[in-house]
Amino acid sequence: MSDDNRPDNTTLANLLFEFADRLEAKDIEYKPAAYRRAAENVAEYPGSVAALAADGPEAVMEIDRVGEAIADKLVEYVETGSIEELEALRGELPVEMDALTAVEGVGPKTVATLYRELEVQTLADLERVARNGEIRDLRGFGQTSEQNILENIAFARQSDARELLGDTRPVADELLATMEAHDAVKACELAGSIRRWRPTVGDIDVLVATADAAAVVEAFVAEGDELIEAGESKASIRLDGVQADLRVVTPEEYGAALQYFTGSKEHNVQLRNYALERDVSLNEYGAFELTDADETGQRIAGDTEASMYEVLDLAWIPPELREGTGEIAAAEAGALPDLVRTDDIRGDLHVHTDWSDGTASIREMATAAAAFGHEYIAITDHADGPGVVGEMGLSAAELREQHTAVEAVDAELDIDLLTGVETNIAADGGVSMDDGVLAACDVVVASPHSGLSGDGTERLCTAIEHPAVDIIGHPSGRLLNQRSGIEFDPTVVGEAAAAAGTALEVNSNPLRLDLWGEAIKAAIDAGAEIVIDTDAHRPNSFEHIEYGVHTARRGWAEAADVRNTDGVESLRS
DNA sequence: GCCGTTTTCGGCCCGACTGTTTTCAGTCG
Repeated sequence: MSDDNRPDNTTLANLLFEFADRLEAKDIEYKPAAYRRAAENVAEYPGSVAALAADGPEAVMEIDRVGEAIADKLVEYVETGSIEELEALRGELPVEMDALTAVEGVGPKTVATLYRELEVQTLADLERVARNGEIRDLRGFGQTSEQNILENIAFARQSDARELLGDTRPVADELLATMEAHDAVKACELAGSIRRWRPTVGDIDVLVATADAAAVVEAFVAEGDELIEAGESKASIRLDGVQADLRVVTPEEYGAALQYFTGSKEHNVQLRNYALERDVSLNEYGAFELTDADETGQRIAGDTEASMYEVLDLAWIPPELREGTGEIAAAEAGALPDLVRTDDIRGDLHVHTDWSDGTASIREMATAAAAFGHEYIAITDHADGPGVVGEMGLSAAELREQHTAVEAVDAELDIDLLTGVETNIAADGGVSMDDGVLAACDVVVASPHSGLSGDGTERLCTAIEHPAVDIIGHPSGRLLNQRSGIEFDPTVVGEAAAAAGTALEVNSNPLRLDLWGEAIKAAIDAGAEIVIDTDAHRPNSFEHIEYGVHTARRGWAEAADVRNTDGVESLRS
């Protein structure tokens, strides 16, 4: 059933990105953009693209922006392990394209020139010719470009994956607070993928409205560990190892700029085209009427972000939805979801204590949850069994003992405590704890902890259908930037969950965020309910719920889709 | 190469910044 040799979506997407770079290096127009759009959608596709490829090119063409030519290439790669046309391009320009274009300021065309003129193939080659002063003599280059390349090679070597939202957001919030406190700043917000709550982010985008751009740029640059560039209306710095980009606009342009710089790129392209069909042109400075001659006319919106949508008769679209996956059509139809909010969450159904691998006692966790504002929590320590590290898992006897301890704390505190357990989902979908104990638990979370690769659709469905299981915890088992976890068809899993009345977890741990936007949307569309949990292992983890809630919003979740927006009595019944 | 309320051809987002140039190419977001 599962096939570990099958390429994952990231691998396939990277092939298409490389294709795009190599076509661009040859000065070919339009195709590079087409390949990049396809690559982005392959990377974001919730199921296994390689599994689609096994069914032939027609199945692959289901992916938006993937047509016949690209589908054929993906099938070719899955079947043979290479793509003839890509190999030919690699032969024409035998360079390490990814490594070289990772250098800031070096793109595909520069790579082509450096290979043609100086036979640069690797990062080491690039460093050598830069040090030797060979680049400065090339047409179109100079001493400054050569020096910049040399400096940026160091960052290219250490820059790996995108940053975790959970690591970057605190840095961004602090930077934002500093800018907000500046006298010249009239308005200030984070934009980009941070504002959309993507699980990982490439950089920090800060937008400022001011009448004194020079003062704001100067203040921003002063916050950086290092200056990348600074102009009259924008600047980039490096801060705690992350790039932060500032964009400065006038107060009148602020709404248009906020819309524009929040993205996503795909959302903006779609919105721009939607506007053009209605004779309105959008850019970061405003919305403009188009005249008969297709010339830009009267400015008709842009001071607020909402005005950019209002002018198109659309409701304001929450940033989490702006991924180009149908949100504009939903806004047009007046069918945008009423997204779940953090204060809709009434309790946490996945909490660990020092009975297994948590750091705090039942009482300490319950007290912290009550202080956070929860009405209830479920104590769900690990059951012993395969996939559970060391001796920390609880036996059936220990679980029964814990239930007594939980009930004792429940009787003393105002917050309601539910008994529970987190069991492991074995490779065959079985659950490792005897049914009698599971039946005695208020809440049974079943989660995959091992065998986290290959197609797990059947495995998850088997666990979902177990009569004692209430929640599937972190369903894929992914760890961001570390492992991709098991692959599954979220629609099939969602249908099974709906039929069995088992909820699928959105795990709020910033390292997991599992399920995630696309999979949540597919599961909810299939009729499934979700729960948003923190999987807290320490008292201060409850605040992570915010990451889970915004992730659920990326999956178009409303409060009614989320089981722990209900009170404890409704849950018990 | 992809796509369609211009539907099988013709168009594809666009502006800022940099470094190189005298009017622009490449990169980036």
